[in-house]
Amino acid sequence: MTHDVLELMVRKLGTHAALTEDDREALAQLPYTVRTYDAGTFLAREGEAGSEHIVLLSGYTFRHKTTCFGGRQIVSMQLPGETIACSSLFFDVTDHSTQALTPIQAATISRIAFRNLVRGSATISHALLMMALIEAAIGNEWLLNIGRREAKARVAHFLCEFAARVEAAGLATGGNYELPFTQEQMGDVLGLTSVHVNRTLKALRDSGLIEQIGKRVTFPDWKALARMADFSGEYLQFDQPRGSNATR
Amino acid sequence: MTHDVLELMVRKLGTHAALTEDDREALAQLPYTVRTYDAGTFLAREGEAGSEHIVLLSGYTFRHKTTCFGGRQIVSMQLPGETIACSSLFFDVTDHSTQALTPIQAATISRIAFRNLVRGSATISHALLMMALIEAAIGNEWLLNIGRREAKARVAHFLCEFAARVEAAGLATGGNYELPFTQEQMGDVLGLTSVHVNRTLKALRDSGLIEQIGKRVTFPDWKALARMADFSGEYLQFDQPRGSNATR
DNA sequence: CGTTATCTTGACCGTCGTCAAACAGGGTGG
DNA sequence: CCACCCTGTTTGACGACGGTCAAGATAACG
Repeated sequence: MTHDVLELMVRKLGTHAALTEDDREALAQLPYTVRTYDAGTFLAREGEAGSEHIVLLSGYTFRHKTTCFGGRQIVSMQLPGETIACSSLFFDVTDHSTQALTPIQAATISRIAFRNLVRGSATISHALLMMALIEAAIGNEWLLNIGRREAKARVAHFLCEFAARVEAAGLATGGNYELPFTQEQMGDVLGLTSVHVNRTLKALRDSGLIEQIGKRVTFPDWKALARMADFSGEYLQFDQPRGSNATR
Repeated sequence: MTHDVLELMVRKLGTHAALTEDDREALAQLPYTVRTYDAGTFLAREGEAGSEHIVLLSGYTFRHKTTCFGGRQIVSMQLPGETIACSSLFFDVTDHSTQALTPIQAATISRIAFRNLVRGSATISHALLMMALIEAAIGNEWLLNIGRREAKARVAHFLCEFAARVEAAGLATGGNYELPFTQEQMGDVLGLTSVHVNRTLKALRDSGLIEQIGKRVTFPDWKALARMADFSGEYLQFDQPRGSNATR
């Protein structure tokens, strides 16, 4: 069991760069502790000093920022295997908060140890760079979504992206999955109010583009939904074969 | 002169990681060509294959994405010394377009050569990682800005950020600088229409928070502006001393 | 079974988008 | 040097999308 925990991280890194044997060994020997957290737990707070390295093992987390007037904006979300605290690993002060969306399990790795490892390995640095670039690409798509799509397409786009990521992570099949967000949280992702998210979901249901039973969502016609959402999953970079960018 | 061109890039990388002598030498020996481009020139187009590595030497560029309905969202902008094409350097297909905002000068470096260099050097990978993390932090602030601030604060925040970045790059002093954007471009940054940007700028002028003469902008009361914009430049990470993150 | 969070809906209102027209400035060519 | 054009700015009238406020209905949880 002990091995399996970090194996998830190693596999993820290996997706983005061709790890050497030394890399794998060093990663496997990192000391870590595993903990569970309730939904809503803060794993980092805006303004705090940088944190340890944390890898999500199960469940979902999200990062958010707030305005001085209390408005909250969720800026990203993490799936199992992803790094919870990459920027706070390298910066002295964290510019966003991180919270558990669902009950989660996470491994904490010493900040210093992991940092030194990254500093010393071109492949691991490179893998982190690729992960940062993909996260940035998702952030860019979110900017487009919030800035230039009206509510219906915006909500639909979010549902498409979440479905695509969940499915790619092997956490759901056939477009049937559990949506772990409250409508208020979706509003905070999409720059809308919870009331308007509610109305928009109803409109999507009425159009027959989505079906909801409790928290479960299904898409009767994925193509129609993707078309109205202007969704194309290319920016998620799922089709990058292992190490392709490093070796070609 | 030949040396000075890449020196800008080397200095920039050196800000984020402690480069070794080998790194510096390898960087200095990269073959490159320098070109000038008119304002508006596309340096990369959404959907194209990945490009060469391009470093901006003077002027400004921006990246943008579009919806299938023609809406355009600018997702980032670059100042001299910054990399124009980092993600397209590593991905097979570019998910955004890059355009010159002003007339620019840029150095083009072989994709393969630069990639191999990055792959082989932990410090250079690390420096690129830090740059990607900072760009992501800016993107996150933009998400907050577009998603959760009303037009007046949103425009003001953008003006503050641009001023801070320009000043940090040593391109202006005393809060007096030229704003290279048309109002339509500002709208595309901020998720607004050009008409509303115009009205909002007028409101800021009427409040005495900004002064405009042609394209020149000044801030009679920076603190008041920053307060109403909810702006704090911390996310820009200017205060990171050279290599501090790598060595501490 | 009671308490609390979340969802749902309606009425109303404000911010911002749309459409359109006039105006200013900079470059080009006669 | 002036007419012309093109791009960008400015302003007004109007309307729509989405926010606000509030209340009731469901669902989640101890």
